[in-house]
Amino acid sequence: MARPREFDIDDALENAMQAFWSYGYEATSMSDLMEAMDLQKGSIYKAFGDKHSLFIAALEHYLNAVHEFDRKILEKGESPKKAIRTWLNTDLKNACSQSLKRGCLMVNALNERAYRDEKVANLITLHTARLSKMLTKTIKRGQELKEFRSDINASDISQVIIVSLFGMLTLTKGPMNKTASLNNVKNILKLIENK
Amino acid sequence: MARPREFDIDDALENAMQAFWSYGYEATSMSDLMEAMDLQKGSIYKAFGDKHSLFIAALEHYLNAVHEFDRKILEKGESPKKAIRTWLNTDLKNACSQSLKRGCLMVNALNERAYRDEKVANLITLHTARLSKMLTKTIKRGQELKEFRSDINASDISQVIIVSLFGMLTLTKGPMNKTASLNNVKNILKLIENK
DNA sequence: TTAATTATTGACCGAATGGTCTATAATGGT
DNA sequence: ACCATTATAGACCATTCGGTCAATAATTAA
Repeated sequence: MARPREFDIDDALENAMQAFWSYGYEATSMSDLMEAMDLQKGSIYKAFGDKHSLFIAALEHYLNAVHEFDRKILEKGESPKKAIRTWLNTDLKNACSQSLKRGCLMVNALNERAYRDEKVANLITLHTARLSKMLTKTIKRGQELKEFRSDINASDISQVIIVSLFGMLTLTKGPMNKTASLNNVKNILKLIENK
Repeated sequence: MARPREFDIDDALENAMQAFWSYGYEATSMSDLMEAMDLQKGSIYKAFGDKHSLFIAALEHYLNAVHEFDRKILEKGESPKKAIRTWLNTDLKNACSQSLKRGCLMVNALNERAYRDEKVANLITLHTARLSKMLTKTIKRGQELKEFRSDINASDISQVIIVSLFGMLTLTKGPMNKTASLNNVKNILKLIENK
């Protein structure tokens, strides 16, 4: 019918996401994106609209991937405690072994954009709620198995874990290294374990 | 000897800090700063050098104020547990009652700048270490008074608290409100208390 | 082969960016 | 009163920003 697109739109989105992840929304210019996506400006605008829409699409892309990853680990049949440990450790190992200390795109977007960008705020609120629900389930299972203490609500515990994870992901962009964050995970698990 | 400066340099710095706090480094333009500081561009450059130097000065100004605040609360003679509760609650109440959800300037700077700005990274590393030391002391006191559990190092507990605080300050820029964060503080304290 | 449709390219746009510089104003020492 | 010195004001600068558009290319249906 007409001339077909020459590039894979998912690859392009993935590349845009990597760029935004590395440098944030404002600091990633259209020329940065052109280079990262290996596309001319016109093609980007035709395929994705403006810079902001592209960012939203990239963030959604990221959140979906992260959610899939979280789900796979947290809903595994094995010990909830082991699942949570693996989940946290993997996240932090990933964050710490990047050559650029770029943390987590969601936490970055939360910091830079959420308070003045309704779409970003909504995406993050949704994702956080989804994660919280999943994590609460895992912790509830752990409480039933006597792996976790039961004098605090599963959902309250899950909040503490989420908050700690976000804090660690932030701190890995600065003074906190892999050793320190893994040590932290160990202690958080000790705090919530059943004695 | 020569024409004296017409403005108070500390007031100007305070105003610059407020602007950077609200919108971050990149998104605060020189014209924003001119308005916030009520100064012409020339005066700003003469007094502070360039935008980056001004940001560093503003961040130092903020960190000094925060440290003084932390010290006053954490080194108080009363119960360490109460001190930490008051400290966390005050921080979070402050963060949550601003009309703009702008979190904490240090956490913001950590997220936006630390990984590509050595001076910012150094300031934050120093401040975090200083806070960690102070908090560890307070917790050690609390352990001696049997307020806190002793099966985990005071310094390890302090790390968990710092990480949680950073996470909460980040989350208050998005989905987390005052009620939720105060509830979180309650649970964190319960996790570390002696039983 | 042609017509219709859509993709790609890169020149181009106004606005905003951080930063400089010159003319002028204000001060205190002599 | 004058001079040396520093502060202020704001015009000005090159560069970069996000975004648009017209010319050209590539495709399929007819």
